[in-house]
Amino acid sequence: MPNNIVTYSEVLENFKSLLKSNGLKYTKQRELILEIIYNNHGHFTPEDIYNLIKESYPTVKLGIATVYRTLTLLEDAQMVSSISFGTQGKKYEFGLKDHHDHLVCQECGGIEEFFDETIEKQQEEIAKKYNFKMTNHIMKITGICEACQAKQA
Amino acid sequence: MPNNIVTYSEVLENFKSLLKSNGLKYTKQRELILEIIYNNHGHFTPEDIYNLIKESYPTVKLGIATVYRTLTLLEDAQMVSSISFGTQGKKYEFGLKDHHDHLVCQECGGIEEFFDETIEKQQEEIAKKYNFKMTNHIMKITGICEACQAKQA
DNA sequence: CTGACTGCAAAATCTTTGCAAAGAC
DNA sequence: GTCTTTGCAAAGATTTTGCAGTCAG
Repeated sequence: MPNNIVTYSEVLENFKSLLKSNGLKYTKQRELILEIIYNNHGHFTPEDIYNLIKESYPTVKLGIATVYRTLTLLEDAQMVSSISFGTQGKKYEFGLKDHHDHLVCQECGGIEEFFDETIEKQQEEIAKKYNFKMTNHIMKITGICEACQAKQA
Repeated sequence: MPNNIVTYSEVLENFKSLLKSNGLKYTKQRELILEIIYNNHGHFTPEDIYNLIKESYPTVKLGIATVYRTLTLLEDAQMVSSISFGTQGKKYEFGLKDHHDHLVCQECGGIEEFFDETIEKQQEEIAKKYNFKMTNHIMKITGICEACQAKQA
């Protein structure tokens, strides 16, 4: 079964076990952050997530620091992954999807995902060639997406 | 002639023309920043560059802001290029080298460069497939370098 | 209860900006 | 001289941390 059709309840159980096995606590804030990321498959800044939760659950108390702390936690557990935009911060996305890379539009900021077997294999070859123990790899193609090209024309 | 054996005087002339044609001025600070990057083929943070200049030319007045401003200028002119480390800032390197990607060691922070024809071609294929007008692409393999693996053993 | 978690505000990083003085042409 | 550039310090933007109160188990 591909990872990307894991249901939210499975994800949540997974998260709860993770917390328990590390002596951490299950809180409303942590759950909401995970839920927002799961239910809005997309790419969000910590602030986006903070605002979405404030909007959707106005009664819940939440500080931006908690969002950052939880995202770090979730990233360590590989339940979310991030893509960096230099000075402009990071965007997070649900992490239990199949591995993929990104096409980022410099005009609209939109992100498309892709997976390419050739590139994946070649990365392993390169790591091997340099005796590098690869733990992660990112590939980001920057450019102008189809829609923005049309706008410019 | 490959780009990577361009001499410093060629680079400097190139830079001077660039400045002139944009109504900008040739200053000692700008020259030193370019020179440091050219003569120390490596990857530097703005602060590294600032400190290197302060050390090598203690009498020259220089502010960190000028380093940032000049790096932006040089990057726009594609005379330097940068590699981002998220919250930990960026590192800059001389930009008139042949295109290459990076292997970054998470232990020592060291950077090795590589070039892979297969990956380059494949990136173009992907851009084409998604009707994406590619302007840039980065690929960064993170892991543990040979030396650091040895240290751990 | 106990220790982890939270929000808040302050601090830390990295980078940019406003401005008066200095410098290039 | 004119207009750009500079250094400085202050401001920005993003992220992290210290801490006292709160909450999960």
